[in-house]
Amino acid sequence: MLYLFSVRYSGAEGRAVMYFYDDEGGTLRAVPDHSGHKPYLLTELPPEELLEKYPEVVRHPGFNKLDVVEKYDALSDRWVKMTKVEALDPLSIGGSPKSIREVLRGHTWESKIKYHHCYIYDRQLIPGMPYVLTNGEPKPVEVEVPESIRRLVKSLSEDKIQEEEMLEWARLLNAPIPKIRRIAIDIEVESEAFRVPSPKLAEDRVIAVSYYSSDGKRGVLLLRRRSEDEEKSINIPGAEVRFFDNEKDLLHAVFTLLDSYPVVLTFNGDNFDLPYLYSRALKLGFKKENVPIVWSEKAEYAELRNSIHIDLYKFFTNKSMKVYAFGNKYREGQTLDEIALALLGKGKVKHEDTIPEMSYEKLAEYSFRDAELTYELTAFSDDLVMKLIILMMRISKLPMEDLTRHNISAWIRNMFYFEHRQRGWLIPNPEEIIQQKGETSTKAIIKGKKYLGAIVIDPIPGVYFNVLVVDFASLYPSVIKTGNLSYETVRCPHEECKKNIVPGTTHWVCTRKKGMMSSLIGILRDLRVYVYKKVAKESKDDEEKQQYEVIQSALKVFLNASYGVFGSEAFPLYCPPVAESTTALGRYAILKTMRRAVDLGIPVLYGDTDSLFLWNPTQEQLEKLLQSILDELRIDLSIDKEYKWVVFSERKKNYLGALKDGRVDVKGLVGKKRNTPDFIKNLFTDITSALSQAENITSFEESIEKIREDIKRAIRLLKEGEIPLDQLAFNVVLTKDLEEYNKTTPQHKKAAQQLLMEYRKLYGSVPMSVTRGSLVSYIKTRDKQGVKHLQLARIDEVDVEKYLEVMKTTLEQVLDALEISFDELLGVSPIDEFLRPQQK
DNA sequence: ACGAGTAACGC
DNA sequence: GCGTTACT
Repeated sequence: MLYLFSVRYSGAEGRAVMYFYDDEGGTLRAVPDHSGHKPYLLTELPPEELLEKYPEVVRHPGFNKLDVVEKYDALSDRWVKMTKVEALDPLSIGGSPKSIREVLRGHTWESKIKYHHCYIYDRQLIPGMPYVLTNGEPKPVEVEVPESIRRLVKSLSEDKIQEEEMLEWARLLNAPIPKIRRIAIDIEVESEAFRVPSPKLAEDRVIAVSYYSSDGKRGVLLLRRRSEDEEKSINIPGAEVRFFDNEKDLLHAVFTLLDSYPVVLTFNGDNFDLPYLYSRALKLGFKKENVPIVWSEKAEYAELRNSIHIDLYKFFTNKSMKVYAFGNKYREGQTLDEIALALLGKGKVKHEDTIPEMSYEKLAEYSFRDAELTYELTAFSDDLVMKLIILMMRISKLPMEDLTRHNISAWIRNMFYFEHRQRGWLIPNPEEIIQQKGETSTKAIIKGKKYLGAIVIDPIPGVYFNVLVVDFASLYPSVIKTGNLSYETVRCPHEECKKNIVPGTTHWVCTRKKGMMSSLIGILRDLRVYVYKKVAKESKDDEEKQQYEVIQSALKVFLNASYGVFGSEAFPLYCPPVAESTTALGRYAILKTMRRAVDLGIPVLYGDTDSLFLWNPTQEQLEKLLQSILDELRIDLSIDKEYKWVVFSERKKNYLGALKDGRVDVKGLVGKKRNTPDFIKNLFTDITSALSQAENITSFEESIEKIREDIKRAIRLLKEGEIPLDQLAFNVVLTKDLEEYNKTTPQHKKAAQQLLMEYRKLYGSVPMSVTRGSLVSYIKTRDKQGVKHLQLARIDEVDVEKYLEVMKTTLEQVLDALEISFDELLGVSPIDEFLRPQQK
């Protein structure tokens, strides 16, 4: 079968070219689009007026023709006549200052036509979906939806139309996912130490290129630079090593490889590997047509002429991917080493020599590992990431190159735009939404925020046994669905709807029409919660089970961001009242549930946004609560967690609990935060795990003796200087570049500056980058600065006193709540004992 | 270039 | 009291 992966505009052919992946041959097929569909803009100016006011439009060399079309304007709830201005190619429509869009500025509706996507939309071809070619025309492959899913869909939908809509989504999600033949590439260049090679100038030789493919082609291409003796001993397990006398031949071999795979994977290939190969090749005298890389300085990404290039650096630094798909397992997600260690448990090859100094063998090993890791990032868990990409292409309707390079707001934007075009709706201009629906009616608690957010209920401090946590599964998508929230339905133009107020706001919601966002997000939510999670759990077939798992997690990525985008100015359907109404309905739901629980006699200990902590409810009380909330709010409340015990302090978002299955759950406490020194973090973990053994109040007492010993030992080691420096380091991320800290000088900035200064002294230049996103490790010291970068500090400079204080405040977060005094715990306070002589 | 709310700490 | 970070 053929799977649509991408569509590009070909200037040479004057039309779009569709790229299909043929899963039988494992090849990419370019199919020219002969449908006659052209990119277009819409304007409310009637044709005569347009011709009169903007005669240059029809004289534009890219102009094709004018048409009148009927479109639904959701903001005014009317069908309107629009003039469709068609162009011969995407470039004449948007982008350049001389484009038709610029000429018509202020009149265009479809202001975001970019690249080629309009071709796909009008043809209703969906990226990632299977097709067959009939006389060169792609026809969708019929997708069978299993009976079990059909039944679930039927039971969920309110009417026939909605059932059909849901089934359409089910076909999209259930369509087969191809195994993708692909190759990962990594290059090394001969640059001097501490100089970042420029991909534009490409001054240094390419000395190694590694590749690692899905069909077993794996190896390293090396440039011969010194005596041949070294060559004989090279053995890299799993890799074929080839030497080239001449760089040009090496590049030629690389280009042949690139050309023979439908998908090429790199890590940072957009900014380094591919532009470098491109510039280097031209520099060595290659003709452009013999280089399969398409690149220019202002290009957004490096494209390959005959394949799809995925830059995994861009994909894995995408916040949604980090947070939702991988549970935030890696933090900055900046380096291949870090991401690979987190997801694969294997990092880059460590090395001491610089790249040009390395032996052939070391260089090959180092480079090959990079290619291997790059490939493995897409291959682990049975090609999980490739499958996720295909599914998210289908949901967002974005081609593979675009999906992997853009953030969630672009995915959701594209999903909604597609829906507009499908239904014959106009895509509203951002300014019009703001103009008609701009205002908010609530006041945010946090300074600088636009509207009121979630509720956090004050915890009741103490230790509680048998605590049950109930939560709303995806609360915000649920209230968007049940509240009929959408940019066109909130503050709609109908007089009779103004009575239908969103509690806690001055907004009203349409009672006549179903909102697009509401219906789409509702369908995706129901499919995830009631269909795919369920069939994934019940499926006996491993492969099928995995596909359902991938589907539900792909849906999760979209649902989790579906509320946030409406509160973001960068989102073109930005609509503050929608975002504000969402949190308002969320607050309404949680407060209502809390009141109901109290009425039923269940003590509520704590709650945050979408969850409530209930103290020892009876089965009957619980069932009543869940049922009455489902009946009344039409949002299902379910049991999330069960604790043997939970400890609350007076602080919100701070608690410690032991789950029924024996795990400990620590939220928000400093002892868990990643900037806390490992030494304290480890001690904290020891204490919480000792506590987790406790089944009742008396066994708490027994744990305390062990805790006492742990703390005493830690203090002794600290005083004796036995704790290694790295265990004492605070680890804090620079969220801005150094120069931007102009209001204050935080400690991590100080430490970063010290390090840079030291390197300048040693090398005259700065070898590493200390920029936005870097993690800075520092030690608290006794000198005037009070802080030293980990790499510059000595063990005898450690400010033991400060560390004891940090230790105390950190541990007290747990001990306080248990009514254990840190000092008392230690009997004669070793801290005082230690501090006294020092203070004199 | 997805939201708001909370805590802690240094300046 | 504000700025910054990490967390929910």
